[in-house]
Amino acid sequence: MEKILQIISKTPIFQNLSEDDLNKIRRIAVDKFYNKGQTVFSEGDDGTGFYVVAAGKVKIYKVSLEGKEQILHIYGPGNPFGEVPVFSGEQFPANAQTLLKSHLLFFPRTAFTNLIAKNPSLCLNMLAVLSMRLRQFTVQVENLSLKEVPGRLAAYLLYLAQEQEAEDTVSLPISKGQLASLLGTIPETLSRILTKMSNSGLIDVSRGEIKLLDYDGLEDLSETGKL
Amino acid sequence: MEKILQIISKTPIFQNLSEDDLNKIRRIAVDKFYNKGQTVFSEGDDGTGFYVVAAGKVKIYKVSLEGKEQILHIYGPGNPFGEVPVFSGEQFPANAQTLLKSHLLFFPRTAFTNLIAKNPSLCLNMLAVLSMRLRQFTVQVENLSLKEVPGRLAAYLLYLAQEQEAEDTVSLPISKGQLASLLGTIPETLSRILTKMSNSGLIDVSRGEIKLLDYDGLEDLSETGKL
DNA sequence: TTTTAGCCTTGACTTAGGTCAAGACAAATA
DNA sequence: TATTTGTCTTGACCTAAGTCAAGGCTAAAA
Repeated sequence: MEKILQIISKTPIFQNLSEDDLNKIRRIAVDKFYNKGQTVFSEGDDGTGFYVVAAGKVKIYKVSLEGKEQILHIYGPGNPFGEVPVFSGEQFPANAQTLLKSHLLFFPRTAFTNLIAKNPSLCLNMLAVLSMRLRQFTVQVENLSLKEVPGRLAAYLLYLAQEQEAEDTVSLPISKGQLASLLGTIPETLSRILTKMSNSGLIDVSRGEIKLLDYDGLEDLSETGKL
Repeated sequence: MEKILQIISKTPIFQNLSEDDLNKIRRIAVDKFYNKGQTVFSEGDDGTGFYVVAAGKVKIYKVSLEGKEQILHIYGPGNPFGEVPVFSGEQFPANAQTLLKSHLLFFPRTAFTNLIAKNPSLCLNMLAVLSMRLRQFTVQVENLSLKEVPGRLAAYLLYLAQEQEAEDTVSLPISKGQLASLLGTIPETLSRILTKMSNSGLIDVSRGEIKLLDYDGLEDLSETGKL
C-alpha cells in the first residue's frame, strides 16, 4: 500500500497536492496487474474509470476493419490514460493493450470525480494533462497529414534523442513493427526508409539502436519531409 | 453588455452555473470583432487567454512549409477555442482564422484560471469540453490514417446529416476547398471523388447542397473506405 | 451586358507508399 | 547443435492521390 502512495506522489497529475489529498487518492486507487500483450480495455467499452501506469508500458490504438493499426500513444510509468470517458461520459474512444508485463493503478470514475470536485489543484492538474494531450494530437494530425513518412520518422528520432537526453545514439523503446504503426505506416515501408536514411548518411541502424549522424539533416527532413 | 451575458449563459462550458458565477465570468470577458479571413492567432503566439465564438465561424488549422493546410476544427457560436495554452502554458499549437465576419469573446488567462480554481462546476465543465476534443482528435487521426479520402468524405456527410437533422439533403457549411483541407486532401481530389460518388448513385451534388441518396452505401463506405 | 476574379472541375502525368510473396536473420526452444 | 518462431528486409507490382496545367462556371464589379 505504501508503494502505491509512492507511485502516486511521483506522477504528474498528483503533483503539488497536500499529504491529506494524496492519502484520499491512494484510498480509491485499485492495483491491477497485466501480462505482456493483454487488453486493458477496448474501444466502445464503458469507461468506468481511468488508469495510471505504475510499471510497464501500454499502447493506446485504433484498428481499421481491414486490421491496420494506428497507435495514438505509448505510455510508461507515471502516465495516466483512459480519462476521456471519466469527464465526457460515454465509452472509451480507443483500445489499450500492454506492451510489457505491467502494473496499473485504476481510479474508479465516481470516486475520482468526487475528489476532483472538491480539489481545485487536482482539477487544474488534470486540465493541464488533457491540454498537453491535445497539443500532442495536434502534432500527430500535422504529421499524418502534412508530412511524409521519412519526415515523421526523422521527427520521431529527434524526439527520442531529446527524451533520452542522448548524445547521438537512441535506443528504440518499441519494436519496428510497432513504430511503423505509431508513424501511420507499415513495417515494409519503415524498413525501406530506414535503409534509405542510412544510405544517405543521416543515421546508422543496428538492432534496436539508431545512431543519429546528421542532426541538421534530420531536422531539415522532419520539417520539409523530403528525403 | 447584457448581450454578452446572454451568449455566455447559452454556451456549453458555462452551463449549470449560478447567476453569480455567470456575472463573474461576464466581467472578465472582452468583446472582439473580426472581419472575414482575419487571423485571430498564429501557431507559436503566446496564449494569453482563450476565446468563445459569439457569432461567425472560425477555423483552427496547421500549415506545412510547402503551404498545404490541414484544418483541425471549425467552430461556430458557443464553441470555445484556444484553451490549450491556458492550462498547459506555452504557445498556441495551431492557427486560428475567421471564415466569416465574427464576434468573439476573449477570456484572459489569469483572470479565468482564478475563476476556475474557485469553481468546481466550471472546472468540470472545462474537463468535459477538453475530453470531447480529445475524442474528436481520436476520430480525426483514425480517419487520416486508417481511411481513404472517399471514406472520410462519406463519414463527414453522415456527420453533417446528423448535425443538421437533415432528412436527406445537407448543405455544406464551408467551401469545397476548405472541406478538402478539413479532410486532409486537396480540392482536385475532392472534386474527383464527389463526381465518382455521384456516378455510383450515392449522392447528388448541386451547388453547396448534397443529397444523400444511399445512407447504407455511405455508411459502408465510411467504414470500409472502398468506393 | 461585359469583364473580372475566385472557385471548381477535368485531364494527363507522377509518385509515395501500400500489397503480396519470398527470404534473411536472430532469438528462443528443444 | 538443430529447429522452430517471430521479426525484419527486399523485390516486383499496383494504386490512391498528389502535381501541373488548362478550362469552365458563378457571381460580383465595371
